[in-house]
Formats: sequence, structure tokens, C-alpha cells
Amino acid sequence: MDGKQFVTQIADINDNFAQWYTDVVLKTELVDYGPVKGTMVIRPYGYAIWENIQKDMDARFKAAGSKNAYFPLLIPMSFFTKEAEHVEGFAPEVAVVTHAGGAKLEEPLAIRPTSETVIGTMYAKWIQSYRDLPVIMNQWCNVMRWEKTTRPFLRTSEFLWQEGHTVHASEDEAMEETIKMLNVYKEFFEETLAIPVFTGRKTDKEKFAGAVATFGLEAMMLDGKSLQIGTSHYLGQNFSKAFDIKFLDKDSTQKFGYTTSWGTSTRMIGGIIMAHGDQRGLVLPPKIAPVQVVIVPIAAHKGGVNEKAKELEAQLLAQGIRAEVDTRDMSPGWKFNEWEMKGVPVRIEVGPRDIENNQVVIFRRDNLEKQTASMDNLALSVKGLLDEIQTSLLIKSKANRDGRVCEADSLNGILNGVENKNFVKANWCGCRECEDKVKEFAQATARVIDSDATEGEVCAICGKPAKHKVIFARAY
RNA sequence: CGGGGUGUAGCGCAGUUGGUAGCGCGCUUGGUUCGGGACCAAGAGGUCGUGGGUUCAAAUCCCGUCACUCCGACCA
Repeated sequence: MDGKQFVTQIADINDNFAQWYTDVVLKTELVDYGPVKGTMVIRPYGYAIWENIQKDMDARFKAAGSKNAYFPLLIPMSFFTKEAEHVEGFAPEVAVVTHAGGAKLEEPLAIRPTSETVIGTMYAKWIQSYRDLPVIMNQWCNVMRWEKTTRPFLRTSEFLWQEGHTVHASEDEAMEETIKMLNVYKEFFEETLAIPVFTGRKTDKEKFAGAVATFGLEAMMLDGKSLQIGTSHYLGQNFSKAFDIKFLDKDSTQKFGYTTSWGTSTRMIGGIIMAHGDQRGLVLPPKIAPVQVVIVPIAAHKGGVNEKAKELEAQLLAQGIRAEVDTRDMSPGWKFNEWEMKGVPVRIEVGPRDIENNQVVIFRRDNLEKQTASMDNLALSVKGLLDEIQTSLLIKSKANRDGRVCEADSLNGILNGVENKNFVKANWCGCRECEDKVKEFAQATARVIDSDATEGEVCAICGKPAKHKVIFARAY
């Protein structure tokens, strides 16, 4: 059979991107829908990706001075009301526990939608002196936000994430931390996930509830829409005042600390799918692929084939490559398609003919090219190939994105840009009204503030003097 | 919350003017295969979402209800 039969199983990527995405997510066994509407079950293959992500990010956080901790799932409702903007922003989507132990609780407990409030409460107890600062902690956990419409990974009621929370003695230091972590994220997305991102400050409309400033990382998906793949917030003294996070400074006066928070979630797995995928399914960057190399024996019933495949697997494993032999009793073509759908970066085919010639056939998932390679020093050449794939994925997605960024100086220009699956850079006066107009007219939002406008430039919407150059896009 | 759609085997679906349930894939067993989703044979699997009504007879007609889904609105 040719590929056509396979094509019928995953929706056409250009024809119906949303359906394609759902097919990939479900049919590659990354996730399943949970029994509670809006929740997802992350299956072993999907979770393995998350574990690889965690491992990589954790190393970066630790290098940046952060330590991991864990705070409780349940938060007294009263904690939320302490910061006005925060409660207003989160109240509509908080799930609340009202009963426990067979009785009604005196105070309802929120299931955390984010942990600023509990962590702030604990920080207030822990911090006494300027010598206790800075405090830089991160937690890996689940959070719950009762969203009205949900999609696997991109927006689910419950999701896994990491949230970093820091306290600093000065405004400058806190702002520095905010930007530092933004860059840690940026490097991670580019180096590990091969996803280029635009970073910048969010407009007031898009900022985190309770933050002084939010900085976002925006990635372009294959359909030209933007995905907010991470955020870093400068919280100023908003939370330290609400939660009484004070320290005695060198000058013997009590001062409120300056706090930050930064987070990324399993949403980024949706980003990987939509940034690298193709008609055959997933394309995983080698650094986070659960299986980096799958070895498919050909004509395995003939003597020595499985044995040779196992031998090669052992060689690769010894070099730290995540390799796996697929010995299932199915036709090779079936296995080829399945592993391609699951995004395995490299496939090695070994058959009687190869063994005779002391070679293997190597298939690259990213460009679908086949080549033969000697069995001698196979681990070394595979290692090199994995690096090459990792690099070329970033180059490819960067080229794709850069080819789809345009500029506009009118509402029509913005509409035209996003309709053509572009990110649109446009000057903006800074007012909410113009931002709303773009949303209404072009169904696009301000993703990040790219730069300050130069003298004489005018707002693309109202024509008044421009303050910033903003990236507009349709977003997930 | 507003508008549309769908509920029949694990998945995808068909089921005509009401007549007692079917197809493809998958699954099980045996055999032949194996370099791009193999083939043959024999099997297993269904209170037709749910409650009521009409009828000799309901997957099919009528009323209610529930679930899912798409499009809006919402989305730190």
C-alpha cells in the first residue's frame, strides 16, 4: 500500500489544521480525554516527553540559582481576596472544595489555579532579613482552571506546569530576574524544542492578573497562529504588600520585597506538535523524543536478524541514545508508519541484505530521506545525525516563521496579514481602544511589544503618535 | 449561556415505506508472509445514549431527558 491509506487516518494538515492536531494528539497515544470534561490523561508516550522536558529545564533552573520545592494543592479562598486584581482575574475559573470529611468546610478551599498566594504566605514567614534574599524557588505541579472550551495540551482544566517564585530586595534586581528567566526560557525553547520565539512585554490587556508587567514568549504554529508558550512576570510589591513579605534592610528599616513569577506548562507539548508536525504526524526534536532511534528488523523470521537488531540496540544504548527494537509481529511497513506518526527522529532498518553488506538503512523523520550507513561505529554516526536533525529543525522552523512576519500601517493591513497566516508588526499608540479594535476587526491580539516606536511614527489604528511597535497575531 | 450537529460492536459508519441488527478497520486462533500500513481460513464481540408514549411490532414515528461535538461568547 502507498501512503494514501495512512493519509485517510490523519486529517489533511492544510485543509483542517484543528482536526489534524486532534488526530495527532489522540492517535499517537500522547493523551486521551479524561472522564471529567476538559481534563486529559497523559499517556506514557506523552508523559515521557514531559519528563525529558522537565529534566532539561530543571538543569537550566538550577544553573540560574533556583531550587525546587512543593506547596499545597488547596488554598483557603480568603488568600485570593488579598490582592484585588488577582482575585478578579482568577475568580471565574477557580474550582472550589466545599466539603471534606463528610461535612461542610468552614472556609471553602480553592484548588490552585496558580500559587502566588500560598507561596507568598509562606515566604512572609520565612523572610526576615535582607540576608534571606533573594529567594528563588520553583515547583513542578498541577493546577486547575475551569475553562469553558478546552483542547488537549493547549487549554485543559487541569494541566502540569512549573512555576517559579522569587523575592528580591530591590526593584532592579527583581526586574533583572524577570528578564533573566525569560531568556532561560527562550534558550530552552530554541535549543531543546527547536521552536523560535518572540519575546517582549505584554500589553496591559494581556498581562497577568496582579502583575506590574508580564513578559511573554510567543511561538508561531504551522497555521500562522501564535501560541503563548511561557510567561515571566514582574510583580513589583503588589504581592509582597498583600501577603506581608517584609525584610529588615541594611539600613535597619522594614521594607517590602519585590517579587516575580514565571511559568511554562504542558501546553508547550502542543506547541511542539504544531510547530514541527507534518502530514504523517508528529516530528519530535531528538532532545526530547522518548524514543530517538527505532530499529525495525526486516524479515525477522530469518535467522540472525533479530539478534543483529538487538546487538545494534545495545550499542546505541551504551552511548546514551534512547534506542528501541520493534520486534512486534507486524509487517515492516506498518511499523514504519506508526513510528513516523509518533515522531521518532531516526529509524534504522536491518534485514538479511544489510547484514550481508555490514550496513543498515537509516531514515530521517524530519526530511524523510533514506541513506545507508556502515554498521561500524554506528552509534557515533547516529549521534551525529541526531544533532544534525536537532539543528535543522530549528533552522527550518525559524525560516518558516521569518518568512511569515510582515508589517502593516492600517487595520486593513493587519487583517490582511493575519488572514495570510502572518505575524504582523504594527505601530500602536498604547491605548486599549485601538487594541480592542484590532481584536474586533482582525480577530488578532497584541502578542508582545516588540520595540519602542521611533519619533514620527503613528499608530496603525488611530493615526495618533505611536508608542510601541507591537506584534499582532491570531492566537491559541 | 445562544445557534447547529451527533449518539447503533473497541474505533469509523450503514440501516429505505416501522417487521426483530449489518459493513469496514481492530481483536482472538491457526497457517502462509515480511525492504512502505500483507494474505487466507475460522471465531469472539450490541439491553441501538436514556425515560416514557403510539403500535400486533420501534434503531426507525412522537414527547421528554442526558451526554458528546462544532460555531459564537469567555480564556491569568
